[in-house]
Amino acid sequence: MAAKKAKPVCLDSVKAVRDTLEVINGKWKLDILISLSIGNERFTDIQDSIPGITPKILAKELKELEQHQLIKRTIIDDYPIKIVYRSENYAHTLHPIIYALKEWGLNHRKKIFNKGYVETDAAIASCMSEEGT
Amino acid sequence: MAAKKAKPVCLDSVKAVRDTLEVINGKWKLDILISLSIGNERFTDIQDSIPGITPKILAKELKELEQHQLIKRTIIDDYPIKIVYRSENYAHTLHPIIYALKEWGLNHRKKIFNKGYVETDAAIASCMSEEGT
DNA sequence: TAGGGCACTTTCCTAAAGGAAAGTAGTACC
DNA sequence: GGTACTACTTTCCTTTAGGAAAGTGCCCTA
Repeated sequence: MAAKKAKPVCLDSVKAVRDTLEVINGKWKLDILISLSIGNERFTDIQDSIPGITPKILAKELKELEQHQLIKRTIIDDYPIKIVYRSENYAHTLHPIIYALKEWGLNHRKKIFNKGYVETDAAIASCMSEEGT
Repeated sequence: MAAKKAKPVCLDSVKAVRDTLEVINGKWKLDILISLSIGNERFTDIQDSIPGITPKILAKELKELEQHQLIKRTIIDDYPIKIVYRSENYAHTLHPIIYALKEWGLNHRKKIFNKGYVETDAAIASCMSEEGT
């Protein structure tokens, strides 16, 4: 039997899916978003809140998140000068996706390893709520 | 202000999200799933249906998809011997996620480039339906 | 016995992601 | 003048993903 080619519309879908994945991929994007959501605003605070991240990577990821309009970089010009990063409302549109990815991941881990991996019902939803800790 | 650390539960969420991303990442996973869903079953058919994929990559991706129980490899032992790949029902649990990723990606593209990127309303849903084309 | 199809594997290579460590420019404080 | 803090950047290195091309083992048909 000859191979069936996918409809072009499907390939467009693949492209759109990949666009999204590109936005949330990168080993630290989620950690950064969480760090912002629990109240960290400044470069060094964000860095200190994420064990293992280097300034180079943090700078790069922040730039990408800003380009995607998920966060905003603001220069506060009193003394001493400060730079703050804050997540935009637009970032909230990612939450259902992140939640779904999390749920699927938890379930998948159970399926594959067939062992419990229980979590109190505090989810990304809570991690992402306006006031953390 | 000192950096706020994320709650451990949030880090577990990040892990779960990454688990899921790992499953659907890989440049060709989605294409392969689509190829299977439109009726391709055999190695060379799948390969021919996805322009640009090499046998090495295809073999690797198929192995990973099988490990994640999204597809099944079956040896059909009459003559000539055949090997068929079929997606498992479990793969369907990914559809809502893929759909959400696609929708977000389409919208994001509009937001970033501010230009229309219209698609007839046939989505992954239709790409993934049991009988393609 | 030669050639061809199938389902891969092997070898070699390139590009991109990611990381460690050090450096830098501006300001402030002592 | 020296030290420290902030927000990065730069250099160099390692790891990983992915790809091109060729090869392999098996069976089948002519």
